[in-house]
Amino acid sequence: MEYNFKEIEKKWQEKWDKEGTFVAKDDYTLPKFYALVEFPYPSGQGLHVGHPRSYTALDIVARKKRLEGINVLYPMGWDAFGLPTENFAIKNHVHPRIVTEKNVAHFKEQLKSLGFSFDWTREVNTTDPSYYKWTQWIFLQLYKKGLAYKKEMAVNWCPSCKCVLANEEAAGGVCERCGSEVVRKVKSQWMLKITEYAEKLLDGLNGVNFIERVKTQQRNWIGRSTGAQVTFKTSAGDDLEIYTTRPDTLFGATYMVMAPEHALIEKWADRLTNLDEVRAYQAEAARKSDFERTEVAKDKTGVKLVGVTAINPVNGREIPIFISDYVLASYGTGAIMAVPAHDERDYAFAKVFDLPIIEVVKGGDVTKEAYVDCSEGEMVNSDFLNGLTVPEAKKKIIAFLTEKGVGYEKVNFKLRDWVFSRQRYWGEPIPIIHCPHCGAVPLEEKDLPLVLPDVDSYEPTETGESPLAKMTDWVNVPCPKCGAPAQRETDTMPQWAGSSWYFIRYVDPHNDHAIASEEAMKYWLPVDWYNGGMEHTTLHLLYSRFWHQFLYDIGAVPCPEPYAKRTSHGMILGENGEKMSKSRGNVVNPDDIVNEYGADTMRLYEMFIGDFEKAAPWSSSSIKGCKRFLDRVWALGETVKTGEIRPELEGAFHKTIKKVTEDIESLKMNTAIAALMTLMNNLDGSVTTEEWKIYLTLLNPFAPHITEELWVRAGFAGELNAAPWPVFDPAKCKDDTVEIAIQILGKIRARINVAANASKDEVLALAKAQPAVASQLEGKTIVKEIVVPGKLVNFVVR
RNA sequence: GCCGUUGUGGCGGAACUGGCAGACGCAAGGGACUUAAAAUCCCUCGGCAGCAAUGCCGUACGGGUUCGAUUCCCGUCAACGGCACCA
Repeated sequence: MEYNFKEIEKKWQEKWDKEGTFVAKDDYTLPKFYALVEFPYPSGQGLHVGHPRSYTALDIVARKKRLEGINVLYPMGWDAFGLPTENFAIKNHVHPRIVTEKNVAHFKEQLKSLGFSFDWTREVNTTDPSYYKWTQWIFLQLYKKGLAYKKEMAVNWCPSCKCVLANEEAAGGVCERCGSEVVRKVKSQWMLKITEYAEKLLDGLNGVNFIERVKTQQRNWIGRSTGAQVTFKTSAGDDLEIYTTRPDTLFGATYMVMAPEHALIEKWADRLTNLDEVRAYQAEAARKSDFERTEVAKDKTGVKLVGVTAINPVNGREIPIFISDYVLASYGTGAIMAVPAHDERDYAFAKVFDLPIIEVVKGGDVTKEAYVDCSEGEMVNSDFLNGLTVPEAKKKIIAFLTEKGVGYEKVNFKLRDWVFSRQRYWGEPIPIIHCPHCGAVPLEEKDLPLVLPDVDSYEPTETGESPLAKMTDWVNVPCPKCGAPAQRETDTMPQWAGSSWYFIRYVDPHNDHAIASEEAMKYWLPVDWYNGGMEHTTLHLLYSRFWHQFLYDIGAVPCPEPYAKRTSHGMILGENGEKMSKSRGNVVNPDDIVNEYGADTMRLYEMFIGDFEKAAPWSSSSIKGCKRFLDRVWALGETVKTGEIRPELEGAFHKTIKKVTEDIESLKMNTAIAALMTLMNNLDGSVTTEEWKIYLTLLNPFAPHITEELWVRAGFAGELNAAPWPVFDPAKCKDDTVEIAIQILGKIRARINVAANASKDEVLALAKAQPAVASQLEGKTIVKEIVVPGKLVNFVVR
């Protein structure tokens, strides 16, 4: 029987809104639960069907926890600074603020139409000056601790966005946002010293409950390695510092390689007899994009530095120095010792330049290829290391280097500092004034927020300057320190700034004096459960952990890690199994679904679609099954008769309570829904009042509107959102009789029903008495009898 | 190349800690109701053989451990995701 979902859903949504049903309580004596989903970027396209997958899942958790009597905070807000809005504004000559307001209103309406139990009184918006006041405040704290600094350096530049990108945003050599190939550009940039927190970010992962693939991905991104820093003397007099993870192979070093940008090259210019060649190679390397430079497949290139050589500190041997772009300026010391026998890249380079290859670990055939895996080999050609294993050799050589003062053990990270400035308008202004006398002068905290001024044109400039640079009235200010004419920083912060701490603001969103009050933070933080996309693992998730650890170190927040638990949802794909996109023409609009089937069906379907962590294709026919199910629930509402749980259904109800209760906690919404469907199929078309109460409560987190309505229609007291979550009795989850499978040599030959408490002997006797079993056993010897209580019997015969 | 994840009917997916593979839903086929269609309800639904009872095969592929393997181990293949000259 079809029900009028449009009317019912609207009615309850308005009621929840008016009554503030889901407003988190400020009573800090109650047990609490902080559920969080990533706040959306309010794009012009509106909500994607992917958003509700995450939001519904934690909405179910939040609703269930409330029914269990827990004080739940489930907030929502807007990550509203960003390029698409700015680009839209440029194209249509509207202020980005207006665009944002419009988009936010649309998103909010869409979210409300899905019946999420967000606490809208705590809504935050990163573009709100009262919010970004505190984003700027955090920046100032970072600056004061020396963790924000400005530096001239080669950065990733997106020619299409006309903007620099963080390392994390330029993975794979392409712009994370628009897909354009990233080029190198030397610019003066604000940087955040996330590298200072590399070790802490790594350690912190051990204490939190994140799904394993998130942890591994973050660990790989941080990329910790242990090795040694070694000093090589050179014929030019300067020391050449290198970093290696294989100090044990030092005797096999037959040449050195420096990055083309290495500072020593300039110093040695006078000595180099092939300076022109060196310069040409440097120019070539500088011209190349990161993407070109890091193409693994390409042949090794380089230039020998003629006029300078290095001395291997362990054997005094004189070896040549090369420059090559396979050595990165930004990792380690920007120079390496090359051990062609035991490193594939060095091997390839040595082959091109015909350099000697000395085997120092036995086990491979270095005439054919580099022998990299040295887990078993024994040291050779290495003087005092000969005969040792690789780990032993490592220890010994480090001790030797340390003693001689030419090296020491060293840890290195792949993680780079975070490029924090953007040459765009629609972002938080960086609260710094550049004074010709005093240098960079931070704004005083009392002068925050530094409000983004209105400009006439948001167009990015070809020179790579922010549009704010043209605002001379705003830019030209007296230095706060000396009063001399000075200029404001005109770059803005990246989109990731506002989202790096938003979860803190939710606990006390209207606070004028601090990011949030200490009491509120002590009560609500850390976030108990945070669900979001895998694509944010090495961006937002890492950045926000960094900020939070920093805030903890300066005493601004009470806990070291922001999130106690992190899960991640799979993508919802188009019907054809491909990623949803306009160009593929396979986009499903949530509004259409809500219109046609209602929010409850939409929610139910998105949870039923499959394993929450895996990608799943949308199916417009499968969703009908969920609608059909709710229609049947509605029809069942017509049959309610006063009464207790019928005795024959007691087991089924208690099992379902157990299943649904446990499945929600482990995000197995699909099997929880299946259990509710099964229970319905077992009901035989009618329910009693006690059964109905349980059924509606269990279904409520999934389909909140229809269940609230049926609750009222059944004449039950109050509203369902205030009812208690049902509790199961483990004793009643067990059946009196169980079916036991009887196997002979692992093949099923019969099934019997026995009392659940039947003894082993009883079961065996019954089993042997089965005709199908008896005939199979005839003339054979039973070697072994295996009885798994309540499950099966297996006879091993000969 | 390295790291990670995954591989089960026509489809989405179930299966606790090694114990009855395919729950639940979709699609499909058949039937009931209807003048008819939609909706709804009932039945069938992994493959092969058989009238049937039933038998054999079957969880990417090849091995192994085990009384017993979708589950554990070794190897191969494929797909997806991340990183990618990090010394």
